Amino acid sequence: MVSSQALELRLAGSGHRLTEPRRALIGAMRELGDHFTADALLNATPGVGRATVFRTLRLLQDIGALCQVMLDDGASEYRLTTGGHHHHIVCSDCGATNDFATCDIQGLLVELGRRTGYAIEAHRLEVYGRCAGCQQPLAPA
Amino acid sequence: MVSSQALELRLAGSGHRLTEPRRALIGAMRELGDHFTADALLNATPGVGRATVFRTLRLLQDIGALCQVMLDDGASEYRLTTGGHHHHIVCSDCGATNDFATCDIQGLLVELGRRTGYAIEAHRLEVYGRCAGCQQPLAPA
DNA sequence: CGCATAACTGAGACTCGATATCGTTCGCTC
DNA sequence: GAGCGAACGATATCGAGTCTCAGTTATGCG
Repeated sequence: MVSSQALELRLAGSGHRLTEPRRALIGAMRELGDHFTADALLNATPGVGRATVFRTLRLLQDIGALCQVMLDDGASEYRLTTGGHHHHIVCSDCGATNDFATCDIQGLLVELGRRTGYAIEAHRLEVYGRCAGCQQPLAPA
Repeated sequence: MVSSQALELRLAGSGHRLTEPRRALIGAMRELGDHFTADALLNATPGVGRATVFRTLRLLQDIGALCQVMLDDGASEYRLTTGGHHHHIVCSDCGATNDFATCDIQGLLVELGRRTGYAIEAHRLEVYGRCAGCQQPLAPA
């Protein structure tokens, strides 16, 4: 988990102000754990306006400190990240989310580009399954 | 492109009624081309109620005749499909969408499952780029 | 320090895709 | 052609996210 301080430095360092609402939001995000919805964040920061919450979410995404996770039902959650290209693996039971950076699909993408004639620029990959913890309780019939 | 008749048979065959609105929607979808938004479909079928449009979209998804394409900006479009597991490659210029079924990432998924302890159940992969047609006009500086 | 100012904020209206409700209608089977 | 349950349309509602704009505040400079 990224420290609040690191995030705040990152904000300041990229030419943004370090305001009280932003501090509160960063704190709340860390308390909410490794994934949270915009709504949960709204509820966790009662004094902060709706617009500010979404503005800050977008801002953190812009500086690469936050990413959006697409769930299997199409809903989306947010997640603090240390940045860089990565994908998500999400537990369909408890919602736990992990990043993985290994992106061994370059071969597939190149081949795909050759076959379709597309100049491939980006991709999005989300993986769903049941995490180690959620597999145990289901084992016995 | 799937024929309207095939779609209608598929509906009837899966225990659903073949109603006038559904026929209209299926026709409109085919006219709208290889990808369309819910809104375009609404506009293309003036006599059909809003709820029915979305109900039918969901119904067709349930029987595997329609899939949702996630665009790179997070918006989503619909697309008739012949079914089966596949992914999308979307032109970020003109929006043209193609399916591809080659899913050479099983190796990656297995390895990922081993490393994370997840029992992997599903995945979603969308690829973005510029299609052959859209690359030409941009070539000259 | 103290001030100027541009960045930021909050309240709330609004957008847009999608869903819920519910009384009415219509496909389908017999 | 009658019955009935699935499907329909109108409309209210939802939920995530955006926009506006007057008021506030962090920050850099003197």
